[in-house]
Amino acid sequence: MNSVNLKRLAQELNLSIATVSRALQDSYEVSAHTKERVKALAAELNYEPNAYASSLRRNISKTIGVVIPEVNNHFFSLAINGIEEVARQSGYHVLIYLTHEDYDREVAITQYLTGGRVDGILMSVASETQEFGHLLKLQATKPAIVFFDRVCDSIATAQVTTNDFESGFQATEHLIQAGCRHIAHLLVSGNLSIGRMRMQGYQAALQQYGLPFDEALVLDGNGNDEQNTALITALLTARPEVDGIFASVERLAISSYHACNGLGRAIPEQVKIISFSNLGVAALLDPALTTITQPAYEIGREAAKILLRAIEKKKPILPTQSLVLKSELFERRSTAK
Amino acid sequence: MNSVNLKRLAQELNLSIATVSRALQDSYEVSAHTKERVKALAAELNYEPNAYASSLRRNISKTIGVVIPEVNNHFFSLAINGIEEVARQSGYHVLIYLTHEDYDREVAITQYLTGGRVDGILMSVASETQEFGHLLKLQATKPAIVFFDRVCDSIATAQVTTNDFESGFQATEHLIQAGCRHIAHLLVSGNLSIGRMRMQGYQAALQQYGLPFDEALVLDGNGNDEQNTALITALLTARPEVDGIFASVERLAISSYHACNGLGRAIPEQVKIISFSNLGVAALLDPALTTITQPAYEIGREAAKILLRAIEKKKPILPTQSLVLKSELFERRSTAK
DNA sequence: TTTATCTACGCAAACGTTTGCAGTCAATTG
DNA sequence: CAATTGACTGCAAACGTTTGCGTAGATAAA
Repeated sequence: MNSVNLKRLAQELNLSIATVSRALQDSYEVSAHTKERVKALAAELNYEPNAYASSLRRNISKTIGVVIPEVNNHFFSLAINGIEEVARQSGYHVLIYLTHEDYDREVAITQYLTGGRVDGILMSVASETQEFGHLLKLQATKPAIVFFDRVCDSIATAQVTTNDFESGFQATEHLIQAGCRHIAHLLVSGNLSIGRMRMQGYQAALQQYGLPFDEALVLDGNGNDEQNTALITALLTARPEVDGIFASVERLAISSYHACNGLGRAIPEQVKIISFSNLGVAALLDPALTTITQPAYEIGREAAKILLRAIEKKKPILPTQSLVLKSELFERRSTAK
Repeated sequence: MNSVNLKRLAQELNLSIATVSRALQDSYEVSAHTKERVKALAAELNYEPNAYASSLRRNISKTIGVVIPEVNNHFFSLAINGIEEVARQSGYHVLIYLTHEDYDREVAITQYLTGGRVDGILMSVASETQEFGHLLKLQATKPAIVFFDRVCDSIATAQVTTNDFESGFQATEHLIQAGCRHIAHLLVSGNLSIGRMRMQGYQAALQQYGLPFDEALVLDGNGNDEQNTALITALLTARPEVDGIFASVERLAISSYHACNGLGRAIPEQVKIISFSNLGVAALLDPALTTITQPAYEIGREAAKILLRAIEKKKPILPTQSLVLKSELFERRSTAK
């Protein structure tokens, strides 16, 4: 154990603990001379304040929690980058919790977080989550919450999202203009607002171009890639007329590639694919994948900024602080005519 | 602020704080009846112990810190998955710190961590790091440390690594057997042991097959993808005879693809590429990338297990607990004859 | 009965920090 | 000279939890 604490410094300098504490905080109540002495010794002994004592006393932890479904996903890892960047600049620490899309884990995690461990929370809801009681409970306690991407509308707070309806529309329209007439929609979060928005965009585009909406062409995936590939294979087999796939999540696009390869369906000649994705190597795939790319890094940054600003000003976060960023469509060979 | 604390519970139940605390810990000193009453009220009021008070008193934080260069990298994100998995099972929380391969950030982070914020640390050293004074300082304070992948040999503790020398040899041999005679080696951590091991494997293979070692064919990359692509392009232009690339890091393989595409060099006909990588879509690239794949998830799990075991038993971690896992070579079209 | 043992609970200190308040000493003012 | 001010510093409480020790009452043993 590290026993370099204020008491130790105070003893060695023949000062009181209070003065040492104030000196290290550059309080105006301490003479320049004393400050120097204190700081010199602190540096020499490599003093680092005990975070827990400080947090306990000040009721501030300088820590934020990030609750996300998974980290092995380009969207979330880029978002974490943005979050960590902002947090570090403001001297905040980042606790990471993964739900693995599992509702029970999400509940357990939010329960932990009511313990005052964090000053604020950035969260992207698990796809399985359908009830929000745990989030309401969480909000009832101290920490401020900002949702990003997978938001929860039942909680009155700020959200950072992208223009999902438009993007869903745009993606579908892109496939239609490339000649697709039987477009499947693969998603993973049908019960979350983000999933609904994209789905509505998909439906709106179909309607605008006079194509029927066929519920059987909507596939609900999960976190298991093998299962997803099997589901997609089954769909393509059952409905051989499918000539376009709009994937709402990166992993479903990958599974679609595998399914098409397995069935010998040529991309883009027989099936065109477009997907929400932050895959850096999308352009190097065979064929290069057309993507709707969300500004993941910026989303992380902006969400963290809103959160930290609220924490520092001790003001509640208002829904009016919500932000909607724009995704971008990158046309590549997987949707070529 | 959440004011449901032991005091509150004690008052409502007409018990002392001590008894309430003990009841919640299932202490044998409390009657079954009282335990029930306490737990019932705790559940009703959604009591969650204050983590900071508890940590301060017990000098245990139930938190580990993970210090890695970046998260937007399949190796590290898979490793985090493994770490988080093990930590969660044991009731530990995970603080994430990113160095962005920057030495100064690494120093600042290790300084934070001397403050007793964490019980243990899992670390993969930044490629820039050449001095280890900050790590020695860190080790002098409480927290246990386990290194994984990018290890530091100067610190006496356990490491979880892969068979890097063998893999470097194997990768190079694979290229030679595929017909390459002028093999470039791209790396990012030449001054770290991991980089040296792979490099030695590379050199050993060259020697065994009677090929000369040409220092000009060794390229030291960094964290900037555009710069790396430019460097590789320059190398391929200056040395048009290069017919094989052995990349020590995923991002350098990606940059190699871009460089080759830019120069119109055909993969694998003119240049064959093999890389250390955990890229899930390696098989879907154009052409599919031959990889040496490290068991990233297991590395994370094993490192976390060693760390947590040591923390729980309060025993120091010995270098003899180090683990070497095996990487696997996946042959794909990027190295086809 | 006395003594010992056991059960169930409370008192109070301790963890290391922050901070309101009070105090000391010297310098300044009336 | 007394009174006031201001610059520094110290005392001690507080944050919420854990835990060594003490104790009251009950039961068992002597």
